[in-house]
Amino acid sequence: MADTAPRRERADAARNRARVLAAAEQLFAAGDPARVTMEDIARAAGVGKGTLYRRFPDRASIAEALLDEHERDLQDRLLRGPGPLGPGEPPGAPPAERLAAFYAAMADLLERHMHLALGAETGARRFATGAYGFWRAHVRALLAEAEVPDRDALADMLLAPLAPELYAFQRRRLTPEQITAGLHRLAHAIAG
Amino acid sequence: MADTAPRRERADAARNRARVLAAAEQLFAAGDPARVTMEDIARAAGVGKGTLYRRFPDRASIAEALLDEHERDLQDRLLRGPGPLGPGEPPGAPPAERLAAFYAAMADLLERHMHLALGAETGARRFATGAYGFWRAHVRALLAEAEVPDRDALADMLLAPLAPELYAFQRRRLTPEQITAGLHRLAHAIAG
DNA sequence: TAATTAAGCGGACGCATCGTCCGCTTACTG
DNA sequence: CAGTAAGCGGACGATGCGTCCGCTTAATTA
Repeated sequence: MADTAPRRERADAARNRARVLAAAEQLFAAGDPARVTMEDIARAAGVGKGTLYRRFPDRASIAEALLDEHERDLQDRLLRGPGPLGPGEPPGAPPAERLAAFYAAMADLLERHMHLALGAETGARRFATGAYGFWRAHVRALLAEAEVPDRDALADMLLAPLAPELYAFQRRRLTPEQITAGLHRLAHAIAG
Repeated sequence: MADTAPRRERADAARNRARVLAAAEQLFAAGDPARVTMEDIARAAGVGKGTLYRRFPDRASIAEALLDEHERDLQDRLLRGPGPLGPGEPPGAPPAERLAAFYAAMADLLERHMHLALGAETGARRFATGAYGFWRAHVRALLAEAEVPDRDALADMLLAPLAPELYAFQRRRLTPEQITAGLHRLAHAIAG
């Protein structure tokens, strides 16, 4: 057995991590997230490129780290929070309601952190994030509860409308309310 | 009025266009389409980079040109072909059936030309293609016929499961039949 | 067939970004 | 306070992009 002694992070390292995340947040919000380069982030953080690469392999993983915080919050509410988003208080909300509530919460997350989502979960990379697996399991469980067949295929299909690129594209012509209305209808159509 | 004399394409130019498309088709099919570079294509086609850029601004537009042929075919069947895919013979298929038939045809297209789709319609670029506008209008019309509200939002959402990246991702675990079954269910859930 | 012309050609070039490498610095430990 | 390894950073080589411009050649005209 290897001893996985976690040997605390050095103070300067922690400080630089914080600087990097703060600088990246700014840059992502300021312009097109796809155009932010690793060098931009390093410079804005007042850190060398080597230091940056030591922690984050690429731009997307930085955006992912920033997004993670907000996603964890939602994940918590899904697992332990009040209904209809979570399972409790009042208990036993029907799966269609819970799916619609999940959709609304995700749309809200996208609306508030679109630039991070566009930086992190673009294209095929989206499916590789840990968060995607979580959302997928959640939706699949709701489909099971609603006794909908073809759950494995449908779970991904129901998450597809939440792709950041699509949300951004739709927001050019539609309001958040219109998008949420569409999602609401979709949830009820599929899960009763 | 400017005289738009179309002045026929020179013979060598036509020959090179054909060479480029043939070479690109090969390269896209051979490996990861995202890793094919413009220089690769130029070399494989036996053509200089300048020549390549004269016609195609980037890799995606080459894949798009190749895909276009197949897409046109499907578009024609949607507009003028027999039912339930097209409007005629037998006429008046219900919108849910027509949507399901459209889904099946698109899934088939993706299955047969996945490498081209991955080369052409990846990420946000997908929404900018002419083909996307066509699919969107078609789905929206079917939703109108089925008298489904929130059509503007739903049209994009119903196309989202056909994103090439998602199809490729799902095909790792699912068969084409399972995917088509999911799409079929989705079509009937939303459009009756 | 020869002369004319402009469309077409191609590869060298300049630029941006990536990701690594390694000698120097500094926070922690005893 | 000395030893040490974790951390730092910017120079560097590699890769791909897209352009530019002098040369070639297909098409046209006489």
